Amino acid sequence: MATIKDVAKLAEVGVGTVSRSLSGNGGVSAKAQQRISQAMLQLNYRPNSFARALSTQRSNIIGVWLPSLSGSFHQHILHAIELELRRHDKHLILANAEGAGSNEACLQHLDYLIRRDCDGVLMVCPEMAVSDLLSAQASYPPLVFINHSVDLLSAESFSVDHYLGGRLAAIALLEQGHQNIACITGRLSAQDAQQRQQGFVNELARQDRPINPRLVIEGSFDFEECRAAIHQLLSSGLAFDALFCGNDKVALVALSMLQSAGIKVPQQVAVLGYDNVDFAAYASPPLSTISIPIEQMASAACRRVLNMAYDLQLTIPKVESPRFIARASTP
Amino acid sequence: MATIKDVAKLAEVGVGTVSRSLSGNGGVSAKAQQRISQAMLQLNYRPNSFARALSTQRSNIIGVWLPSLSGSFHQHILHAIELELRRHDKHLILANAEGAGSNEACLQHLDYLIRRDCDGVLMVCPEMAVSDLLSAQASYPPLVFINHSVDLLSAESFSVDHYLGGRLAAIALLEQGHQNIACITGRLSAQDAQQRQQGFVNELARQDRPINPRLVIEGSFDFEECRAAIHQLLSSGLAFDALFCGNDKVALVALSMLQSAGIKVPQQVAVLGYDNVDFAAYASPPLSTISIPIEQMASAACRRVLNMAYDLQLTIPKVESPRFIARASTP
DNA sequence: ACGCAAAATGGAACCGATTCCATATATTTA
DNA sequence: TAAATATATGGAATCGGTTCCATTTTGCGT
Repeated sequence: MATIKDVAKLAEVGVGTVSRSLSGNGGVSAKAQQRISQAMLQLNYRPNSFARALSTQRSNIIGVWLPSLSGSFHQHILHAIELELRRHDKHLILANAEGAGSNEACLQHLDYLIRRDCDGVLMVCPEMAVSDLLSAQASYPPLVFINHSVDLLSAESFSVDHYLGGRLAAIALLEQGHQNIACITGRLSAQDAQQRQQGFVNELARQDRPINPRLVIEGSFDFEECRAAIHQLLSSGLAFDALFCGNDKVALVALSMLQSAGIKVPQQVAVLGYDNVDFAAYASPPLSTISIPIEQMASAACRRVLNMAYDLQLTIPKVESPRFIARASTP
Repeated sequence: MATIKDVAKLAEVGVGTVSRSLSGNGGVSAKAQQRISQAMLQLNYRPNSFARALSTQRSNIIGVWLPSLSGSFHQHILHAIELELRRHDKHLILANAEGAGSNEACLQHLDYLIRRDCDGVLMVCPEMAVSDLLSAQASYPPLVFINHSVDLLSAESFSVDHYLGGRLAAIALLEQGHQNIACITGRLSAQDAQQRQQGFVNELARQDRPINPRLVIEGSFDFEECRAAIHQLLSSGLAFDALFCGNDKVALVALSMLQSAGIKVPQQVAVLGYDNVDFAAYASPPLSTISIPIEQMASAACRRVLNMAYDLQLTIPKVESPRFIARASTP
């Protein structure tokens, strides 16, 4: 592999001149430029990214920490980040913390990224302790949180108003006149699931239609666990005519299980999801849901970390509010 | 940030000794080791990955090139790769070529990875020209292909027997006694879609039940396009009692559209998918499908690239054959 | 206690870029 | 045309590791 010295020699200039030509920010005469470009082409020169990183103390790599690679939610986040990073010619190193149950395990995965000398890190960490996030923030390179609001780090947290999302779900179901509303939440140790659950329950209470606590089941976004949660609800013998699910995945499973049990959706039970994943529109019946601006949130976070890591001034879009999407799974 | 020199000074040893202690492969006395560890701890030392990469000419980074980040197929591949790489303490740089239509655009994305000096690259490139793959193979670091068999590079291609997958679909539907079988394929410019299509059609012909060409529609895995393909089939007026779809996504959309059109599944039309994604089991009705060992294929490819890039001898698992999974969407 | 092989050690040279500085060349101004 | 200024240039020092080699220390056998 040709080095900058080879180029300099062939072009009959000094390495400094080649370097300046490369970075484009110094004075290089047209003749020199010409000869250098020629030489680079001829040698098929490609600058060595490590030498550059070592010298500039900048890797142009952003680390991305995800709690899982399953499900459209994280997929959309990753997609948005990748797009934004490539736009700025940065690279993306991925860490998937799937299976890392404990806080320490999570931090280890973070360390895995840090070891690579990322210029910044984006984290989607619904269940980590705030104290750990704070100390990570303090001792590491720019760290930005996605789908998590850390009060003390509001400038570095990008989330969606899940509380409002929960309220919107309640409002939509109440408007449709349902009497017995059930709810399967996500894991309540996750901030987002918690918030939307609160919004939902509080809005019902506010409208004097408090939810029956026995109709609230804490689920999770794992297939088996959410199956179990739905089963629990179905076998409880309690009547309900609407079901709000913690996310679309749960809702789709619910749709399937309700119908297998001979229950008509939406005639007997209305089902409402959350997230508005791609599949929601193509479920049978198409799933009503609360749409949230996942990619917008991820882009905003990504631009924030770019600003911090590279002293840029990218404008950071406001993250929009959740919206109710009416489809056939609710009447 | 502390450097190896700082550690050496504090531990009162030479940098060489620290380096050896770090790599663990040289002779370092217990005393020295002790003092060095102590110093590292005290300085919170973390080796600089670029300096190391520069010196060893090895980045410990593997690039992963995906044609898209949507859909479980690529998600599972990424997941399997990430797992395998972390197991060997390598890092993963991601390039998503979504939207890169042309071959050149795809190669540009490959270049984006190469610029980062990956030690090897994994590519999922269903639609790239073989000649380009070959020349890329020749001029770049170890390059391994996933879900694509390149005849001239069989040791570097890891795929699934999609031809057999297609045949299994035909066999299953014929056994169930269907008379008019329809088929919505993926984009036939993609090798895998092509192969399974061929297997399907050939097996039908072999059993003297050749498919009606008008019941074969080339679709794609994009939501809108596959919607259009299904619509085309439904509005053709042609009768059919079974539908084989190019993947589960298409099948799920088909399920939804058929049922919306008042067609009972599986009583009037049986629906068969391909891939066995998570959701398949939770569709309404649960989707029969052909299961393929996605993660196994990805792991195998990943281990191959690790072997090539780092002179390892990891055993490479055989990639299993597709299997028919019977669920409620077929009788 | 002595000699010798083996183990441990320090440090220079190197990896391939960037950047700064002193020098050389070109351009403008009086 | 000379002086003053602006622009271009080469090369050394630097980033933080690894590795090789010459030298010192250690451990062992007699």
